[in-house]
Formats: sequence, C-alpha cells, structure tokens
Amino acid sequence: MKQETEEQQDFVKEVTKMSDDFDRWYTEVVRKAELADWSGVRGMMVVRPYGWAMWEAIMRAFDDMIKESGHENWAFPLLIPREFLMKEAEHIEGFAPEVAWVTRAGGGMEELEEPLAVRPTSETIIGPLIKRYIQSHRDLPKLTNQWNSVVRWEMRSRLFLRSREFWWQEGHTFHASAQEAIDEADMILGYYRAIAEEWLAVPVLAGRKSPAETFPGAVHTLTVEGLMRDGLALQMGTSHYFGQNFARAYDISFSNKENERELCYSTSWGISTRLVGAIVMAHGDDSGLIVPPKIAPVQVVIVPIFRDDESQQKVRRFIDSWSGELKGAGIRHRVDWRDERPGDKYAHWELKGVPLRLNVGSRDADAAQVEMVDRLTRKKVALPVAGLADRLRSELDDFQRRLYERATAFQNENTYELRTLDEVIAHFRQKGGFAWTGWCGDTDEEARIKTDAGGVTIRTIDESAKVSGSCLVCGRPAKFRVSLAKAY
RNA sequence: CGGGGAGUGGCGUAGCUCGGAAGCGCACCUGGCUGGGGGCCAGGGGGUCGCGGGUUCAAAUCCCGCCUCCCCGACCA
Repeated sequence: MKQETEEQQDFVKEVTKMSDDFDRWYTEVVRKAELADWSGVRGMMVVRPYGWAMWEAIMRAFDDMIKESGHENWAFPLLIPREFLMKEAEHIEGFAPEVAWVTRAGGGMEELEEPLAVRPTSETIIGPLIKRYIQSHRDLPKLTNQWNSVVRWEMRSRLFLRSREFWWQEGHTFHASAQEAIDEADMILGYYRAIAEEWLAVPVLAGRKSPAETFPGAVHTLTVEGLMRDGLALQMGTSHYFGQNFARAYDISFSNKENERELCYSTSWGISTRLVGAIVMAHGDDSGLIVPPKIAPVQVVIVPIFRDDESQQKVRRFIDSWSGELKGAGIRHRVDWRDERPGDKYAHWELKGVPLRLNVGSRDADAAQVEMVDRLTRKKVALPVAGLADRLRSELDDFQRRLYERATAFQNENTYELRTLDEVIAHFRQKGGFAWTGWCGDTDEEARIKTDAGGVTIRTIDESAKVSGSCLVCGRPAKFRVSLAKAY
C-alpha cells in the first residue's frame, strides 16, 4: 500500500491553518466539526450532540470516580437570594462583577422585593441549605456534587472556553477536620489530573495557585494546567480548600464527640465543558480535531466503498458479518452509508477527529480484510477480519497512548527554565509554553510579572519542589518554584 | 465596558460610494453518468437584504435608533 507523503496529507481543505491564525482555526473547527455554535443570545452557546457526547464521556468517567469515593449527586436551586450571596465578603467581592440578577418575574413583570442571583457557582446556596442536614460529627463528611450549568456575565466569549453559561460539575464537601478537607481537595485534584492525562490525553502541571489567582473565599486553590498547541496554558480544573471561611459565613456547624459546637471545614471543586475546548486545542491539527479514543463519540468509522447496488450489497453483507463483534467489544463505531463520495467521507470524519477509519470495499470483502487508517499518521494498514475487534481494541489503546505521548513531547519541548524577569519578558515576546522560575512570594512581585511580561501569570506553585535560586523579579532568595505562562 | 469592522437564501459573498426588477460560489432537491482521497452533465427550489422608524414616486443602497456577530484591550472555568 502506498505511503502517504506530508504534502498528500493536507486533505481537509475547509479549515484555516492553525499556523496562520490559531483563533480562527479554533472557531472553525469547533463549528465545522459540529461541536457547538453561538445561539444569538450574546455569550450563550449551543452544545451540539457531537460536542455534548464528549462532555458525557467526561461526566461518566468523573462521576464514577467520585461515586467510588462516597460522593453523592444533589440538585440545588438555580437562583440564590441576595442575602445568601452577600454573606462571604471575599467571595462576593470576587464574583460581583459577573453575577446576573433576576429582578422581575411574573406576568406583569413585577419587581421582586429581594433580587435573586443566577448562580455563578453554588457555595452561597449550598452552604445555607446543607446546614440543615449537618447536626453531629456523625453526619460528616458530607460529600456533595451537582452536575449543572452556571452563569457568569463575561464581557468576551469564546466557544467552550468562556461563555456566559457553561456546564460543569461542582463538588462541595463538608468535614469535621481541616486535615480531612485538605486531603479531600488533594484527592480531587488527583482525579482531575487523571481525567486530563488518562482520559483527555493532555499532560498537566498540578500545583497550588498564587494568592492573586486563588478562588475568592478560599484558603488555597489547587489547579491542573495544560498546554495548548498555540503555547498558551489552559486551566483545566480547580479544587479549593476553604478552611472554615464559608462555614463561618453560613454557620455550618456540628457537635463533636465532646459535644462541643464546631465549624465545618469545607471544599469545592469543578471541571467544565471548557475541557471540550481543551481537547480541540491540545490535539487538533490543520485537518481538524483529533479526539482521544476514551472520549471519542465515534472511535471507529467504517466507510463502505461501492459502485453499484450489487457491490453495495456485497460490502454490506461483509460489514454485517463482523460489525456485531465490534459492538460486543464495546467499540463505539458507525458505518457511514451516506450517499457521498468516499473522499468526502474521509475528510468529514478527519475533521471530526475520529481515531480510526476502516475503508471497506469489494476488494476487501474478497480478501476478508479491511483497510485501517489512523487519524494521527494516516498510514493505511490491511487488517484481517478474523480477530478484528480485539485488534481494534488494542489499536485504540495504542492511539490513546500515542496521543498522550505526542502531547507530552510537545509540553516538554515548550517548557523552559528562566531566571530573571528580563529573560521572561524576552522569552514570552517570542514564544509561549511553560517557564519554571523562582519567586519570593510577594504579591507586588507577582503583579510586576503580569504587567511587565504582557499578561504572563503564575500558573502553578510546585509545592513538592526543592526551592533554590532567587526571585526572578527582586533577586531575593526564592521561596517558591513556580511555572509561568500566558493563559486563556 | 472602551476602540475598530460587519450583518444580503443553510454557509461564504457581489451589489451600497452615485436610490430605479437581488446576483454569484458552495450546500440542498430531481435525473443520469460515476465511485479506493473532496468527479461530471442537465434541470430545479429557496432570500421580510439583522430589527424598528424616517426621507423619497421609488430604499439592500440615504438618515436615526436598537439588536447581533467578528477583531483588539481591561475581567474570567
């Protein structure tokens, strides 16, 4: 079988090249691969079935993880009374600019005596409600989660990455001790890392946020950050430890074993439909999407090739003879019987990032084989139909691994060690990626980085690292080893 | 929210300066030839020109207001 050359691989012609204009490429891929659209209501998106199916795969994976460790799903109200929202001072200060309010309701559009906030996140409604269910240390920990959407009145939107409504999970947990809550936040961060690396095939930096990037109301925020193919970092999940901040604001307390009243320690954590955008930006190429098999709505697409009714029947019978085996093996596959040319179908499914394609024609039926093409290399390989399901299973596992290795290589190639602010400025003027450096821990120095280096921020503090060297801004001994990047 | 640009069949656009019967490409429908990387021929359907108001005998075109989208900034999962 003929080997494809680099030039011949430029098959999908309807997408702007990534290298020409990444933002444009991203928007075109999201829309043409039928992931999502704008809705006509400013900043509000329509997630289409192909995009939602990816989110569903993420939901299933994460839901299994948290159920396994004893979390339960709840449904809390969409609207939050003003009075509740206002109780945690730092929290409301952080969120006030982006909260949407319901001030009128009913047939006569009567003004409400108490405006209701559309939840931007649910700490302030879950707090006052959950306290009813917490009396004693025996009621703890209370491990809640909800799958919902929230509204944040963003000024500038991008499909999946920043829209005024987005879908996510928000976990909220309440504990009898600080250590237990801290451990919870750590454990969830581990889950997020697993979702990113094992499911989305995106390697991440995991660490703590600097004070400037900490969630409003949190004691500390943990994050996983991935690198997109344009060199910008993307926050892919955050897990917050609140200490007793929210418990104090909402009087969420319990009687301990000594029958003393004590405030709970709490956490919250979330991942969102933004992760679908991460898949696009971390793996995509000039032909469109490349979807990791574990997330892919369609893992294997079968393109039948025929010229008349007779050959169509022949190919159909051939495919029918083994496609049931794929179903039995749990391989998500689809046969594309649309009345289109094979070339159209190839381009269509490449744009949609389906990992494996089987071209099946009359010749293949005669030889009891299929032609397999993978989305990463586009190499064509003939596979016998005997044992096909097992072979595809292992090909998909292999694809998942190769995709992760490719992303890891990209991250490694784009990770640097820098010592001074001048180096940082010079570096980010030319390139993107992650830059490791030392930081003294002062917020003034952190602000200097952002202003002087054009939006470069501290993405993570590596708490496990041995710290040496000096602060990139002031030159005093560094207290933290931090990663810097420009981020979405 | 500031600065810039744009809204014309599903998508991309011409026409607007200088008012006078809405055109093109793709997509779609029908038929035929085709079919292993986007093929060809013939015929056909579809548009309140973003919305509202104004000027005019006459508005896609000129004027006013609004809405939406795109690009650049400050804020963000």
